[in-house]
Amino acid sequence: MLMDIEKKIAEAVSGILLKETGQAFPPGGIELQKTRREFEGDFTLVVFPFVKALRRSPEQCAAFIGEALSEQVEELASFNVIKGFLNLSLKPFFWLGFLKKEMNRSDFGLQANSGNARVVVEFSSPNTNKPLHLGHIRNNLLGYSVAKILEGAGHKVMRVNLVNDRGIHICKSMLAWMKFGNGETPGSSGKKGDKLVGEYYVRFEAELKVQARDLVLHKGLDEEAARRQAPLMVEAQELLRKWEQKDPETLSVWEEMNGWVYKGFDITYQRLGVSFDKIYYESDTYLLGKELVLEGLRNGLLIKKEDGSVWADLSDEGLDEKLLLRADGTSVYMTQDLGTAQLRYDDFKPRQMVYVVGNEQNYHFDVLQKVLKKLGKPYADSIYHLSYGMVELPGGKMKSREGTVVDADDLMDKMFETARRTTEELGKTNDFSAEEKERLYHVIGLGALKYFILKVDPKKNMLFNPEESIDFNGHTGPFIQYTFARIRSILRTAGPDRLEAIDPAPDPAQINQKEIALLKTLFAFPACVVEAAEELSPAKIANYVYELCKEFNQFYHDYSVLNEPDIRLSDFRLKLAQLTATAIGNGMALLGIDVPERM
RNA sequence: GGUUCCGUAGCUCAGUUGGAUAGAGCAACAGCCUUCUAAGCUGUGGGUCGCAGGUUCGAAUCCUGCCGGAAUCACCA
Repeated sequence: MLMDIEKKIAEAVSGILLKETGQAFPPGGIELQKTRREFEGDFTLVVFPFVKALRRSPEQCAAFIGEALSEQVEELASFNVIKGFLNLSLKPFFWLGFLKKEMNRSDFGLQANSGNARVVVEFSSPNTNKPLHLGHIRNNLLGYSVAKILEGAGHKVMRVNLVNDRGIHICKSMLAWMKFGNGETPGSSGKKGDKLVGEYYVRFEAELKVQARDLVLHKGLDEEAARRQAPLMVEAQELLRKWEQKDPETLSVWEEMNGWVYKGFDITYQRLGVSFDKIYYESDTYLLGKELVLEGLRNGLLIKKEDGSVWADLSDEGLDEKLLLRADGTSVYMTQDLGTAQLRYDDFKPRQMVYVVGNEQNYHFDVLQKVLKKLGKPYADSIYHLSYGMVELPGGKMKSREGTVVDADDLMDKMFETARRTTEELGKTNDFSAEEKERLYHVIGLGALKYFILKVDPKKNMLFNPEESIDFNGHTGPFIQYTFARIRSILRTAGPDRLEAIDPAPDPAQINQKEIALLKTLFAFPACVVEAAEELSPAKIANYVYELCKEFNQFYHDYSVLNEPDIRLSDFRLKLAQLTATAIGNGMALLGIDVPERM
């Protein structure tokens, strides 16, 4: 996204080229980039694309365009040419104007709400048979941040959560509880509800393993068959049937246990700082989609096999045939997802439907989209699978069977504890009340965790080493929070009265390179937000904010804001610091990370 | 085996609609606090951008092949 001044330059270049060569170079195609640090200038025009049309050497082209631009663009102070690169420097006046325009906006960098078309972001979507773990944390943080970023770019967003509250895996934990639970409840044992239910799921698998091994040993079955035929599994299947037939007793156990899980999840969600606008339950939606499929069949878009099963033929799309209804007329997972897509479309009429789901389901979403397209659904193209990579441990994938799963609550506790230890060692907040301290540790601990996860490109697998834990120095959340707190300290000292009264008017000649560099970085923030929204990439924001903080810390190190004797300079720096704090705060908010006043 | 994604410094990651001498952090080493918060700043060392071709004035970035890793390819969800 080009900001005004960049657009202006691009248009001027376009005009110059048209006049000189008679050829049209549309402004949109003219590439203006940030000048690299080691060269003098603010923006750089690469002139290689025009050398043929201009019929002179790259250096001459650059000089020619530079001359012409100087006459047309009043903001331009000077230019220099290195090889085929035209480096343009803007007048300090321009940067000062930018500061004055934005400095008092608390929503700096965020776009005003545009239009009514909504974006639906689905994320989290947990199973109700296990507590949340590190993988879910990545999912939740990504989803929540993407929603924030979309809002920041001016979209209306609905956050939805589709809870997987039914199915054979739920029946497993129910059955284990019914058999071995002795009426244990979160109240009776003091366990968190999701943890308690998770224990019975594990218990089921353990008992099943024993039974299956027995069948392998004594009946000579292979492992798969043994698992399927083991009495516990048969019972679980039976329980699922009873659930589907709405057996009152089964439903009541199901409701009770799910209720425990939801209470547990609520605590975890709240600590993690995520929330939803709407929660769907699979028990309400799992029968959807069948009508859609039958309609497609009537319209000749799908095929029916001799046994009565219904399929989508995707062979012309490079995929196989895909089953949508079994011979007995029952649904499969895909059928259900077709139905929920339709439901979501009917509910919100969104312009885009984003699904935050791990990359192990890439194929599934590919098929989902292609089937919807085949069915002629207009919203097929608005489906976007935000596919993210797995979180791996040093020993490889997390495996519940090997007990290497990193529990979400435990991890957060660990982060809070590290934050407490580090903060106490530094001893800067000894005057805080116990409550303030507690809040600070949460802000810092969560900041470290969230930033660690969000700074990585979503689609990449990432490594998490619980032993080394997460750093609080360098390219981290706390580093950014610290920078913010430092600025806030300055602004507090200056006081709101002075801050509000300032109309910065420094001698342009006295504005130094660090200040210009900081202004340039700030200038890039709004475009960064728009870009992050287009790419659905919190990592973009995360890396930008880090860049900004580094820039500020250099400035902070070299120059004093409040002790600057020249009051006009001091005022200018104060507003510069203020805008920086706003950008940091807004950027971190887009990541779902809080920033502390002091730390 | 088919498909998709990934491979950048010892480690974790940026940089990819093609642009200048490939950047940060961690780790190692050396400096900087009587001055707005040292969770900071500065410096040193560290790279055949998996490999080989190709396209181009120009390739970490695009194309092809190969190597390595991950995911997926169920009348499971």
